[in-house]
Amino acid sequence: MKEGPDIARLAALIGDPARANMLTALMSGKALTASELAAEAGVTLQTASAHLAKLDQGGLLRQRKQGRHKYFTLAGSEVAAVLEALMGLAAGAGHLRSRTGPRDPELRKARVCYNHLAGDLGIRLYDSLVARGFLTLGEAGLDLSEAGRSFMQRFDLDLADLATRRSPLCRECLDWSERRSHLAGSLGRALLGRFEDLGWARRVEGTRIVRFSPKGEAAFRRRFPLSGQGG
Amino acid sequence: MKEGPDIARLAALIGDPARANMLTALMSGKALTASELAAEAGVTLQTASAHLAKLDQGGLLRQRKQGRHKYFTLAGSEVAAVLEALMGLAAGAGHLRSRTGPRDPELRKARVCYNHLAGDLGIRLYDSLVARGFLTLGEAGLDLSEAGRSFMQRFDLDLADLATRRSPLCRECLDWSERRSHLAGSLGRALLGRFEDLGWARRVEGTRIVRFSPKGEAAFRRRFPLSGQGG
DNA sequence: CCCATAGTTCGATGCTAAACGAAGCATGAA
DNA sequence: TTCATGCTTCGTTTAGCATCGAACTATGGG
Repeated sequence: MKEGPDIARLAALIGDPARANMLTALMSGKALTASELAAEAGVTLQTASAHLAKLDQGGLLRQRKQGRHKYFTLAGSEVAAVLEALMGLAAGAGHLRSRTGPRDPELRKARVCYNHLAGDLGIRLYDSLVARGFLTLGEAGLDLSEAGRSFMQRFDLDLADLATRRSPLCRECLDWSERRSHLAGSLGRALLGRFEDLGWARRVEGTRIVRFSPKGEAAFRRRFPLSGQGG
Repeated sequence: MKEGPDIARLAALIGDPARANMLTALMSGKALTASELAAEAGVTLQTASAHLAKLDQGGLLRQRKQGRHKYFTLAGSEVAAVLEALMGLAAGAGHLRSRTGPRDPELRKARVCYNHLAGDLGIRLYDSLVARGFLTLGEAGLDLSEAGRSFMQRFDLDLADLATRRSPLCRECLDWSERRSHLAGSLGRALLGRFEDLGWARRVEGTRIVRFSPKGEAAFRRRFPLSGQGG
């Protein structure tokens, strides 16, 4: 009866606490099983199964069967974008559900957003690439320049392989704690993977935190300097 | 019990069809009365009143009393950002609630997003300003350059006045039909107002459409050219 | 084959919230 | 004051849906 996309359906889907917890857990970018998601949400497996079916039917999740496990991931970066926007609004409105715990600074510093690096260091990565002309914000959105391509190849990323993915190579993503852009897309994902391969950083089990080793962080800051200061 | 902002609360607030309709109506940027919003949502005034109280308490709306009317607007651009993200997801997932009517192309060409110009022409505006170096995407987010300031002053915008607003001068906003950035913030709002003052465009009552006159559109395209082509 | 684990389906229960009629305030006009 | 309009509050009805126990299916291992 009204024009426009059906917002209410999707929002109601996210609006249940159990489902919201599941989606938040999936923001880590990892594929989780139904049991793990049930635990995250604090409900029994039967209840979780019903919720997951709804989320799947609503197009928010993608599922993949492997043996007797069923792995779920977010359906795409657009879903992650909605969740980030909601988190930003909730954080801004002061609706934090719990006191900011001791591990909050870690979250603020470096965390995984869907599948790429966010937080202070994620912003630094983005800013550095933009400042040096490796990323350009042209008419067609964010793009990797010629100089950026050779930089990434020197960093041992296989751009040809990334180009075959369905998701765009570069995408901006707005950070909820900092309200700043950082790099998403398959390039953002690949960079995070490379940081892990290099031993610079690793994800902390069960959280969205990305913990850099002291040496890793130093190397990161050297490799991705900001124009003005040393960091 | 879980870390992170309370997404579910906000999503549930948006997840009711009546409330979603109200919020969608408010995306026009206009202030609407409780009665108007009741009509938009297709519910009685009592029901609407209850919904509006919840939305207000949830921090999604701002209200202002004037005589015996009560005017509602969205609480801020962050709320609009969430709604746009949801619309983008819904549109992408094919969950359009009605067939794309004849006035859809008009929406796609130029529409109001919260309070600024979106659609093809909104993207053109943004791209043109960026290409000419008037807007720069620096470390601190989107910014108006020196050249941009003098351009805006020649366009009869009072930047000193805009600087006094609480909302940031420039902000990126992602478009749901085009998936491209366009200009939000108080500058985006002021520009749209200027287009209307100049008689280039006017909003179509009761919709989000911004209709440019032929002469107005020509002037707009002349004033905001794209680098390569004439457009 | 038997058992354990992972997930689904079904049915019953109970809670929440949306909806509206009716009455109550408040504001403005005559 | 009296009336009309705009909105709120109250109380009731109704409907949807989240939750879980219990039973069922499927996969893998010994």
